[in-house]
Amino acid sequence: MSQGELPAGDLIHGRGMSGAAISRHLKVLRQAGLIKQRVNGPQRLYSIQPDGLRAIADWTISKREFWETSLDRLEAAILEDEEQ
Amino acid sequence: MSQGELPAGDLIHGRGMSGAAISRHLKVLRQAGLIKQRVNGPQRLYSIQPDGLRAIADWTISKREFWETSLDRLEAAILEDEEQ
DNA sequence: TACATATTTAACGCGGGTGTTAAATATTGA
DNA sequence: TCAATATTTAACACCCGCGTTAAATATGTA
Repeated sequence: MSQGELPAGDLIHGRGMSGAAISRHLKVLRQAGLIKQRVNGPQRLYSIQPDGLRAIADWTISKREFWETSLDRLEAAILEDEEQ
Repeated sequence: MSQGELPAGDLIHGRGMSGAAISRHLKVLRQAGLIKQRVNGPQRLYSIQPDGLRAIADWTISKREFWETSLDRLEAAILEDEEQ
């Protein structure tokens, strides 16, 4: 789906899962604002909603400093512990 | 428990959970090699098993580079997307 | 030996996530 | 209007994590 619109059917085939299950996953993603649905005849075309993903990405990056300092502390604690 | 041995009873009180539940959590941690049990009379004294935690810490730190390059790529992708 | 205390185990229940099948719905074309 | 196709929804079931209560177990002491 990252390359553009895809009908739900394409997402179903070759995934070893029923259409119903896929459809519910898509519904969750849609409600979360991560994908967009467009109607084309009897098909539903799905595509990524960049804004939704960007929100996640922004949040993740905003935590970057937190992770890095956490890892720093962790590494320091290990070194200190090994000295004993 | 990070300050030393603690009898299971001390871990139960003030936690709004039954002793049985705590006991099972301790069991899982013990089986995972994260804590150590010592018998003292009718009590079981629990303490942290540094090696177990270190294994987790080492693993986490070993993933540091992965996370950082992932975040770099993510940030780059966002900037690129915003330019359009 | 029998009891009191500390802890664990057994049996059970609940809620959430996720799969299935069968029925419902939407849309297009004959 | 009816049938065919694409997709969704409803109803159900399963498994897992985690909590509870009640019974079992271990240990020290009278």
